[in-house]
Amino acid sequence: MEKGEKTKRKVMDAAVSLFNVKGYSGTSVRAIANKAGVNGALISYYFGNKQGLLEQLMIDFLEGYTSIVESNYRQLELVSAKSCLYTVVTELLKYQQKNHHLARFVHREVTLDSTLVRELMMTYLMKEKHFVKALVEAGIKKKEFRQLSCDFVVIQLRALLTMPYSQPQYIREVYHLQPNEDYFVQKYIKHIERWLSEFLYNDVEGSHAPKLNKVVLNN
Amino acid sequence: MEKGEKTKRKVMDAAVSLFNVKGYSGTSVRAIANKAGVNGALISYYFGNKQGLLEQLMIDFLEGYTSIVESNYRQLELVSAKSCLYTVVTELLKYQQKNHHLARFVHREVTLDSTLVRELMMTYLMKEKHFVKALVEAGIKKKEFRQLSCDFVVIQLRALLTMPYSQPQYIREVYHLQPNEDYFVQKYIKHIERWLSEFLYNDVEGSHAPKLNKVVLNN
Amino acid sequence: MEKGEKTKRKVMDAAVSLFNVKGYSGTSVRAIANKAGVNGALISYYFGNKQGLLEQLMIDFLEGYTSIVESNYRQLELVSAKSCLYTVVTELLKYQQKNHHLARFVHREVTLDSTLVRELMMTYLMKEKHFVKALVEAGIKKKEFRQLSCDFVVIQLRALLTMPYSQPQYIREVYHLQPNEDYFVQKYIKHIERWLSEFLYNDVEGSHAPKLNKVVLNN
Amino acid sequence: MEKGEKTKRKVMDAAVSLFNVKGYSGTSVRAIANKAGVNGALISYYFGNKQGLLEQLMIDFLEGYTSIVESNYRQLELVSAKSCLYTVVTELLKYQQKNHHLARFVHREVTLDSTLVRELMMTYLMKEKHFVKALVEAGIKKKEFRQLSCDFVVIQLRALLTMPYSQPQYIREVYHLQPNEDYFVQKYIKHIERWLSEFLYNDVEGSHAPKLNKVVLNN
DNA sequence: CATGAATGAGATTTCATTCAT
DNA sequence: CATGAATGAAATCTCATTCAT
Repeated sequence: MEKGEKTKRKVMDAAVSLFNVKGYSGTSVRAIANKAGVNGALISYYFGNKQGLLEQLMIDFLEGYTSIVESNYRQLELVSAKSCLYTVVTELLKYQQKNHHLARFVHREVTLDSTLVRELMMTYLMKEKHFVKALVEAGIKKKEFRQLSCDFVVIQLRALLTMPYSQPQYIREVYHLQPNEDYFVQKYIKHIERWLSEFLYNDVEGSHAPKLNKVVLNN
Repeated sequence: MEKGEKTKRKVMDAAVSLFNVKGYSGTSVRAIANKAGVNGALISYYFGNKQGLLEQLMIDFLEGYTSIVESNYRQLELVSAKSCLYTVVTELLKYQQKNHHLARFVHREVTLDSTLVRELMMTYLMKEKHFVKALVEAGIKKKEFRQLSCDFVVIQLRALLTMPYSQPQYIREVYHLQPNEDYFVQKYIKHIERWLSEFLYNDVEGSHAPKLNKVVLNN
Repeated sequence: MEKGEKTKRKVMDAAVSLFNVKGYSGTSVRAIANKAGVNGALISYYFGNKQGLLEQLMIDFLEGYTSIVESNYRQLELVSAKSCLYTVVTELLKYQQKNHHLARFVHREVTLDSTLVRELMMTYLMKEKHFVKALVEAGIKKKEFRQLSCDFVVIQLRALLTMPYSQPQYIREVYHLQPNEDYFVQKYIKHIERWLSEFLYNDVEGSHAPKLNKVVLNN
Repeated sequence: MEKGEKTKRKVMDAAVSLFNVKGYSGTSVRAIANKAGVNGALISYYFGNKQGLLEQLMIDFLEGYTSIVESNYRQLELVSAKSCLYTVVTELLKYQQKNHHLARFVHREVTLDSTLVRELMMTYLMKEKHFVKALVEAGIKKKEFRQLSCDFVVIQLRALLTMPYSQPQYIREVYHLQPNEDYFVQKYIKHIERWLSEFLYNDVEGSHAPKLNKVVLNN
């Protein structure tokens, strides 16, 4: 890695960590520079200005997030909708786990009042929603999924997938686990899988009758 | 209302609206004063300082939110767990709908780096979690609810209840509805009810809520 | 005492105590009002403004201080210069002891940049100096005092008389005594008296030879 | 001198001059910046904040003042106590003359209500007192000084040495001289020397300083 | 590339004072 | 007499950014 790239990386890491704790407006450029151990003027030099740094971070995160959804959706011709949805869920959680500071920050700062940031978010959110919805619709069409309200499923998915990273302290409160521990993610995936299989997935014969598995998954 | 109280009210309303759009750090005291149409010095006069104003707003919101959960839990001896849970869901959504700006702001700013705010949040979140969990456990004990992972149900509930107000733009994107419209809230409640009845409720007898027709509820 | 006078008194006491610790500029009108337990608006009402309060306090103190010097000087026809000087020293120290907060504050704030305060100080200082000098000169003329530099004696007297109240912490450091304790004042007067008798007072025969008393005064 | 150092110097000079006239609280940072001809933000940049500037000034002055006393005391093995005391007196007066604004300000602001400033003063005052006292005690032990109350001599010395710079207007009033004129300092030193030789010094042999003629020194 | 100095705007807060009640 | 509300000015400090080196 070149010297310049290394400095950029240091700045971005410091920024994520600080934005996460203090928010964008609450973090000063000098604080970032101090934490990164670089001269403050370099931030303007590399990212234009403070907002440029913000956008860079957001784009990085959202690009990765959305592309998980999109690339998996593209596999739909080859694999079942169930399997596809399962992969999406797993990969999105793991992606957020790996970038949990960034994830928390992006999910939160979403509402920021900056034309550029808003447009950025809009674009990626639309894309993400589009593919998730298409995936669910495909599952319904293929009769792999029950004929539920597609919109509500999409929302419930989104709520569950972002929750641990936008409200980490609630997870800690309930589970006494950090949302970025492997153990938590594995357990959480299992729970979501059970919820999907009971609420969304169609049974072999497609009956609507309650599908109580013998094995009780209770912690 | 006395003159002082009126001024306080004006300031708080202006603050909610601005905090919501720009975030706490992104909002200047002067901007609040301007929007409220009062002299800037009065904010220090009434709330001590900017953070005092923030705390006042948070306490107001969290107090109301938590007390809904708590007071309904106290009714558990008189009504069924299902009916109790249903009321909690409904009232929490309506409460947030009425205070949607404040709700959005509080759910987001949760992560703020201020000892006092963090302690405040902790206290209320703990309380809220405690009662919701107790409610779910009671339902399981009474065999009204299936024997699921209590923790996961609590989290899924929280995720669904806060989602429309913490990520309103996602709701708009998916439903093309504002999360503070009556129509949205009614529909959303129905969806949650269906999810509960299929995922959580035991099937001995029907839910107390308006029976779900066989006809699929799909939008 | 009427209610108004009582309030005025409370304000002045609070002001002295605060001015003493924080200085004039460092003390806010509201702080005085709080300490006095009265409404802030009353200070403007009674003293016109903050500076009016300051002047009132200074005049009170300086009037008392100067009048001690003046009234004793007037007795010079009746008593010896030695006895007169002794009374002045004693009374000035006791006066400052009684008003030690005020004394400390006035001696310090002397240098304040306010035309009115400066004029005030000038007037009283001139008067005080005038009478002390006249007293010393009279003693020299009467041959009660040695023919020393009158100016230097005046200055040395002033330095000794104001020292304990303008630099109280130095006194504490050296004597481990508070300058407002009776014990300190008595001891201090004795020391000054000894210094005067050895340095200033003329011996019976007027010799310049060292006047070592047998009794050593060494603490 | 580097650019940064030059700016610092300008700020400190302006601050001394203003603090001296208006006091610390009475002087605004903006006023200092204006007088120094630099941007106001640079004061925070170089000194952290207003109080940091104050502390810097105080430390500078007190360090110099105390070190005069200490370094002379260290010479006591080589020279007589009389000669040592004489040098201390002379150097302290000249040091204050050179920094008369700063001296006046420090002697006055001593009573400031700031933990840091108070601690600072305490430390230096203790040190200064310690060495002066030790010096006087040494003189007594060596029989160079009469067996007087050591404490009182220390206080009288301090009073005389600080007087011209803590109450300059009194000096002006009495002598019609500025305490920072060479002429004043020379005369003042002679007077102090006379007082010492008559009050403190033992009469075995003459003082080391220019012998006092029989002719009276009376102005 | 990197740095320390500098800048001007603006943020929060405090203040003395006034006014209506 | 006394009070709480209100005001406008000013004070301190922070900030993002620029610039010369």
